[in-house]
Amino acid sequence: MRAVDIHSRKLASEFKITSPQLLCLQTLHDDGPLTTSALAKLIHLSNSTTVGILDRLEMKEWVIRERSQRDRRIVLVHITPEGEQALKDAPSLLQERLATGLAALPEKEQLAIAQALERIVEMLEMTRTEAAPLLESGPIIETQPELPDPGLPQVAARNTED
Amino acid sequence: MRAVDIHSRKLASEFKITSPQLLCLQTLHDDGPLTTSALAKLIHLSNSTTVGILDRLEMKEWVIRERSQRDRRIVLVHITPEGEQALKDAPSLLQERLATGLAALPEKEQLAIAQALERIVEMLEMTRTEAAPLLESGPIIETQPELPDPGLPQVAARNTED
DNA sequence: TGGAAATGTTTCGTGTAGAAACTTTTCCCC
DNA sequence: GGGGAAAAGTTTCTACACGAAACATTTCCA
Repeated sequence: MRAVDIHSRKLASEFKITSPQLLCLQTLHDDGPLTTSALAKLIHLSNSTTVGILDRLEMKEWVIRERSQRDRRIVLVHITPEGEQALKDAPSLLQERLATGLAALPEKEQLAIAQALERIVEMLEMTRTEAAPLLESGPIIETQPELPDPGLPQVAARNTED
Repeated sequence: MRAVDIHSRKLASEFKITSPQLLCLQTLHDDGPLTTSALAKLIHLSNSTTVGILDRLEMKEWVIRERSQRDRRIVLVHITPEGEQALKDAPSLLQERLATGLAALPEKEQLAIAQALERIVEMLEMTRTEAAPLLESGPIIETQPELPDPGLPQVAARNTED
C-alpha cells in the first residue's frame, strides 16, 4: 500500500500528473469519448470530483469537452493527441512496471501470484455488506502479445453495478 | 489498489478517521511517544503534513502534545487512552481483516501469498534509483498467538534509512 | 404544457501533501 | 560570553482529491 502511495506522489512530482488524472486519461483512451457521468462511473468517483479532475486535464489540453448537438445536456469528453502523448510518456499507473516484471516470470509463478491476489481481494471483501467494485480491469497482462496467455485465473470481475 | 482506496474512504465515513490519521495513531501506539519529526519520518510524510494530521488528532483528543522540559524545542506526542480506544474500534488499516483471513488459510497458501507479494514488491522496486521504504511493518500476522508461526518468509524489511 | 428526470456544473467543506518562511531554543566556535 | 549555525516545530501558502448539496439547463413524458 505504501508502495502505491509513494509511486503516486512520485508520479505527481516527476510527470506533472496525478493518479486520478492518469486514470481518467487511460480510461478515455481505452473507452473512447465518454460523458462525464459515464467516466465518473468507470473510475468510481463522484460526479463532482470527476468534474474537477476534468477541469485540470482540460487546462493542460489533454482532454476537450464537447457538448452534444442532439442532447445538449450531454458533454462528451475526448482525449487529445497531447493527452495520448502524455499517456505514453507517463508510466501507466504502475501497470507497466508490473506488466514487464510479471511477463518475465515463469508461467507457474504468474499463476501463483494471481491466485494469491485473488485470495487477498476475497479477504478484503469478506466482511463487506454492500458490494464494491474492486478489480475490474481485465487481465493484468494484456498488451503483451508475446505471452501465450497462460489463462490466468481471472479475478472474477464483480460487476455488481450500483 | 482500488480496494485499498475504497477501504480508506469507508474508514473515513464510518469511523471518522482517515488512513493517515490511523497510521499515525498506530505508529504512536507501537513506538511509544515520539517527536513530531520522528513520527513524520516513520510514516514518510513531510513535517508540515504531519503537523496537520496531529492537529486533527489532537482536536479529537486522541493524542496530546507535550513540550519537553530538557529541550524546549522538542514536542513529544503521546497517544491518549481515548486514542487507544479509537484504535481498537477502527479496523486497523485493513490489517485486521487480512490477518483474520490469512490465519484461516492453510499454511501452504500463506506461504504462497507471502512469496507472491514479495515478488510484487520486488517489481515495484525494480526501476527505482533511490530506495524507498515499502514494507517495514513486521510479519503480516503478528497478534495471532494461536498460529504456530509457520515461519512465513519475511518480506525483507528494507530499512534503507534516509 | 407542466412537472419530473437527466446531465453537468458550481459551491462548500474537509483532508492530504509539500515548499518556504518563521519562531524558539539549543549548540558550538571564536 | 556573544554571535551565528543548526535543530525542532509551526504557520502560511498552494494544489489536489473527494463528496454532499444546491443549481442551471435540457429533455422527456404524462
